Amino acid sequence: MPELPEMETCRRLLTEKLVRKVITDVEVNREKSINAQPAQFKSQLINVQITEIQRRAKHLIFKLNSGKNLLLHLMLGGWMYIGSEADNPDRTKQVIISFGDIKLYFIGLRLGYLHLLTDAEAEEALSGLGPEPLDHTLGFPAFHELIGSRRGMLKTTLVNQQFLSGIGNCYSDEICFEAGLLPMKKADELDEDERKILYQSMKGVLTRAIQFGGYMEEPLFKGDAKTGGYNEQCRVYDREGEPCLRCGSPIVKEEISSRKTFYCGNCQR
DNA sequence: AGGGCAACCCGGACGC
DNA sequence: TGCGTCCGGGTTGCCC
Repeated sequence: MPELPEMETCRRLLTEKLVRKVITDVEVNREKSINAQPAQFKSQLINVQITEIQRRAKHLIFKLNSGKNLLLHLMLGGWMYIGSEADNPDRTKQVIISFGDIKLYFIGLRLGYLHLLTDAEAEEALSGLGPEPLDHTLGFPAFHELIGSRRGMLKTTLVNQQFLSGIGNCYSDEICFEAGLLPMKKADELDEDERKILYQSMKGVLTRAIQFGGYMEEPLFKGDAKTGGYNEQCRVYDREGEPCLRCGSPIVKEEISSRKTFYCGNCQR
C-alpha cells in the first residue's frame, strides 16, 4: 500500500519530528512484528538516540546511535501516527515507541515488521532490491537497458522490486497512464520513444507524488497537511467507471497477474 | 524467464 | 451490542 512517495513523505516528516530524540520506552503488542524477544528488543532501544532516518524502496531505516538500525516495512495497510497518550487513533497498535511524551504508533502491521539489525544485516536484507527509480544515476540509458531485458508485462515489471524498487500497485498504474501505455503491454516490445516516455513518466509521477505528500489516507500527526495530498491526484487508481481525465472514456478495472489494475482503454495504447 | 497462485496475517468492515 | 465472515494486499516461494 504505502509505496515510495508515501514512505519518502513519512521519512521527511519523521526526520523533522524524531531525529536526535531519545527512545524512552517501547511497547510491543505483536511479537511477530519484531525480530527479537520483546524484552531484548526493548532493552536494545531504550536510551538510544535516532541519528538519521533513511529510505530504501518502501523501507525506512532508523539509524541509531547504538550502531544498530531499525528496519521498517509497512507492507499491506500498515501506517504510523505520531502523537501523545491523549491524541492517537482509536486503533490497535502493534508497536509503540515513546520519546518522552511523544509517541510513535505503528498501526496495521499485519505482515509489516520492525526489525532491529546490524549494518551488515540491514544491507543483506535490502540487497535484492533493484535501483531507486528517482536515483540520479538512473539516467535514460540505464533505464533503456534495464527495460529492454524484460519480457513480462509493463505492470508486472514496474512492481517487481528486483527490477526497480519502490513502485507498487497504485503508481505502476499511474505511470502507465501518464505514459499513455497499456499495463499489459510487453516491456521489451516498447520502441525507443515509448521507453523514453515511460522513463519520463516514472520520474514525473513519482516526483510529483512526493511533492503532494503521497496518497495515504491517514495523517501522520495532528495538523499534518502534507500526508495524503496526492489522494485527489490519482488519475486512474481506484477510479473504475469514472471518466478518464484525458479523453473522458470510463476507466477500466481489470485483474492483471492477480493485482487490480486500472487504465483507460481508449487513450492508453 | 515469466505467469499464476497459495501462503503469510488479522483488523476492520459488514451482515444478520 | 455481539457474533461470524470475509477482504485486502506486498512479498516470497513454488510450480509449470
